[in-house]
Amino acid sequence: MKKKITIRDLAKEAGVSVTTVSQILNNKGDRFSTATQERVLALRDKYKYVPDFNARNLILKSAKTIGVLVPNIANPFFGTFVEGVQSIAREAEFIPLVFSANRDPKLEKYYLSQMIERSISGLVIASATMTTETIKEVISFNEIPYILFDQNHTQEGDRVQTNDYLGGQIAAKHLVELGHKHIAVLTSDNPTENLNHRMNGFKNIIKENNLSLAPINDVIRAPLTKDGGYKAAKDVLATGASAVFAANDEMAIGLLRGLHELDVKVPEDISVIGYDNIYWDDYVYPRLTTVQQPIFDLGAGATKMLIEQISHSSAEARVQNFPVKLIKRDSTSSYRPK
Amino acid sequence: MKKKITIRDLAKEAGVSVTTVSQILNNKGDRFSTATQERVLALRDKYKYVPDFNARNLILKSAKTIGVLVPNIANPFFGTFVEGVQSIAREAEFIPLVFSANRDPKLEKYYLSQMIERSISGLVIASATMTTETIKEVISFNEIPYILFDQNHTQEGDRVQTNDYLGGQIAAKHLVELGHKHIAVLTSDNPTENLNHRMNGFKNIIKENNLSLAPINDVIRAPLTKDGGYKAAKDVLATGASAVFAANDEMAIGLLRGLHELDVKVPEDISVIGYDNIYWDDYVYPRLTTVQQPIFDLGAGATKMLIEQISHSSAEARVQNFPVKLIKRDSTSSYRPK
DNA sequence: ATGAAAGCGCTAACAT
DNA sequence: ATGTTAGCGCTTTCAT
Repeated sequence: MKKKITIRDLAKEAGVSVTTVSQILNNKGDRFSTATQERVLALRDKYKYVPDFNARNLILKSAKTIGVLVPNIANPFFGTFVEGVQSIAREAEFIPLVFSANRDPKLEKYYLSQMIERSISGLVIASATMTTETIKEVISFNEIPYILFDQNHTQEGDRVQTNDYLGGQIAAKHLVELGHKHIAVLTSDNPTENLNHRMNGFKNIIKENNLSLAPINDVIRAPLTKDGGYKAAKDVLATGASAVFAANDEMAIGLLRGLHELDVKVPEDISVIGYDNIYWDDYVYPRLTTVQQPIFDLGAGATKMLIEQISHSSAEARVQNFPVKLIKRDSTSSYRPK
Repeated sequence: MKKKITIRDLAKEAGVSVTTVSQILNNKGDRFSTATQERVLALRDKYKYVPDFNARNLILKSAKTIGVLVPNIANPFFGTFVEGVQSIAREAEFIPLVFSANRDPKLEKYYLSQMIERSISGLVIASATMTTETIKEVISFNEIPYILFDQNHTQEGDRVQTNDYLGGQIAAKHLVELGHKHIAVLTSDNPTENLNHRMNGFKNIIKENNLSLAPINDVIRAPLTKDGGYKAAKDVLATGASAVFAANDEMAIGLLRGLHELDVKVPEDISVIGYDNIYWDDYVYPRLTTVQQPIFDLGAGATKMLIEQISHSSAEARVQNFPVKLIKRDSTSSYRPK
């Protein structure tokens, strides 16, 4: 690396003190003559001078960096979430440090410590495996502001969230309105709280309508992935249901593939509804009906809250709710008796 | 933020000098008595002391950070690439700073300057819009090591790459072997060099076999996105070709949707082959035949090279090649005359 | 209108 | 075996 040009170099060449240069470059140079100001600015451009980040932050004690912890960055749900984060971070001139921990608690802790070492200003946590203990132990201990998403709602702290209970209800209502009487559910084998809410909302509508949903036979559990959904197709079919609610779109899309291979037609033989509204839903066959979560907005909203908290550090915990809504596509249709 | 505990606090409580603490904590403390070492280490644990990143790097002049510039992090191709980067970075205890610039040159420049300000140790650039000038002007000027991927091959510098020409040939051979005589091409309306290579390899085989591919009628150009492919379906169909090679999987998947809506059956009416092998290929209908690029490995390989370059700064430019190969799925089949 | 000097928290060369 | 001292590059208080 070439010898970096420092503020002292500029000062010397401009024939002024470092104070002068520093003040002018930080827009605090009103008190200096226009001539001096221009001279310094010109020199900055000439040498493309950029203040040393480490030196600067050592004094300012802020790295203008926010950490973002997601389970899997290759998953478009979180990819979009991160784009939301980035958009707001950029406006506020914060830099996001994004980590994908693959639901591995060890990795999560490692990245967490790395972030703390780098004196991040705050943290957006979109990871279900992050336990309350870890947060208490590592994050609260260091008094780092954080915002949660996709978490177990029992936890404390500021958060962005959607109404999962309502989302589940929306999905159920849609299927009920289509005339389905026997409905199956495909959910995680290791559900987080919000997933449980989602399912409870769903079941609530089912029960209200006196429809069939035997917890043992009609609730299939599998990993929350495309492959999980794919492999669960047989079990879903075995329930004999005419419609199925998958806990997220990834699973639903896997399920679509699995059903297809079993020569089951969607939605003719069975209706499928997912959850999330990832942008792939329009490109699978049939196009997936789903309940939309405003993913980008969630990332943006979380970041906005975080940055506010970093600046003002308001005391009371805040919760921001985002709407969910039905996106009707082609994977659901009216019940037709066989 | 609570008062941060510094090395001086530790030194005072341990009754030693800061040097002692510093040396011991940096594994350079052999010369101190075991008793002292243990006392210091214990204190570090007791207070969960972490050296201040900024102060440390101000001296060491290395932030152990690598910048990663991708066009779109919500795109699974780059998501997987980034995971490859992360896996290697972690081993070497580097932290990746990932930026998604959405092919916006202004954004790219902004992020670039941010990274330089933060004294990143090196850069992985997987962005086609990054021009040679920008690299020269900003990156080389600051003498930051970098590795390119998905770039215009005409540029200099270390790089990871796949043989796009060969990849194009593989795609063409596959279609030719299936008996297709009239083949169309769906490529970018703003192609990068590697895309041109890909297409040239493809055309080379077409020509060798004396098949039809009229540059004007049979080469459709559209944005390199799902929507681009989707909207190009009509044009592709108009060529009358019995098979089509899409420049990447995103486009191919969009095309699949577009063709479906035009009631065209794939592969019965027209065969479709894509390029990349993103993990969604298995979940669209029909499953997409494609040419695989080892995406994760490319990210990992680029990072490995970069870290080597950061450590040893070897002089000569290196190029590392990764293999491509055909992944046969369901979207291509033998030619059947209408 | 400008500058001298102190110091952020840390590392390392150079004593002792 | 341990400590003294001099910075790293920057911002800021307080003089002048």
